[in-house]
Amino acid sequence: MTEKMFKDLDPILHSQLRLAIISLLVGVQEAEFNFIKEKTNATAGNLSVQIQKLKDAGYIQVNKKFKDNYPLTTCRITRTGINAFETYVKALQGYLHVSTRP
Amino acid sequence: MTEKMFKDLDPILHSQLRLAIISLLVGVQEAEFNFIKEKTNATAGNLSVQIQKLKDAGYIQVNKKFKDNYPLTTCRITRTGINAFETYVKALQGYLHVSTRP
DNA sequence: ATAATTTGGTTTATAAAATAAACTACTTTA
DNA sequence: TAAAGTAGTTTATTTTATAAACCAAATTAT
Repeated sequence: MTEKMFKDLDPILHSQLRLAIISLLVGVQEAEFNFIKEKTNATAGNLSVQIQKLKDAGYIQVNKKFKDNYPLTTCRITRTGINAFETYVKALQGYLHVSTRP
Repeated sequence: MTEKMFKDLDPILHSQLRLAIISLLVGVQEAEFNFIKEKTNATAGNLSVQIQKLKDAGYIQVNKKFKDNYPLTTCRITRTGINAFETYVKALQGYLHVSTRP
């Protein structure tokens, strides 16, 4: 049985902003909305929508609280999110390493 | 001057099917429509559209001729396309190699 | 001969995604 | 107390991706 050449890419992760968010979260314990916003150069509106999608997919946890009188949203990646990221990276490699393909 | 953490990903290439097409073409001299269709599992309609976009972007050359009485479309990647692919891969790596990021 | 099927696509219509603009709900400062 | 700032969310618009329908010609079956 022959291997599939191009594995499907998780559409949740195959998005520049969502991938950047997950990529950031993989490296840290937790990140604030504005930290992510600055690192990714996203607009607040776009970021809000994409965080919601990652949450709906179960890839991140979102915590809303108040800090110094202001609302504060923090995110952390879930085990599901980590697994999805790893799977995505492996799938993607099938598209990138052309010269080393059998 | 600090490096940008997440470089923009070329939207022409950040599409599963178009990336698969380019990935295929990088490895070969030339490929027929149906060869690409089979390798990528794309529908003919979708493939037709995405080939047109890659052509419009100057990433591939499209040649239409007849073979054994039937129309035959072949594609080959251009230098521009190769450069774009290499740039895309490098940019993408900034999103993937989390643990090795400074 | 001609009707049905197949080949090799393109075009058009629909669904989904990404993004920007506008808005909400406060808080702080002038 | 009015204006400006913080921290987001919601809605509307644009762009993409995809599927479905279509086209033109060739082949095969009747």
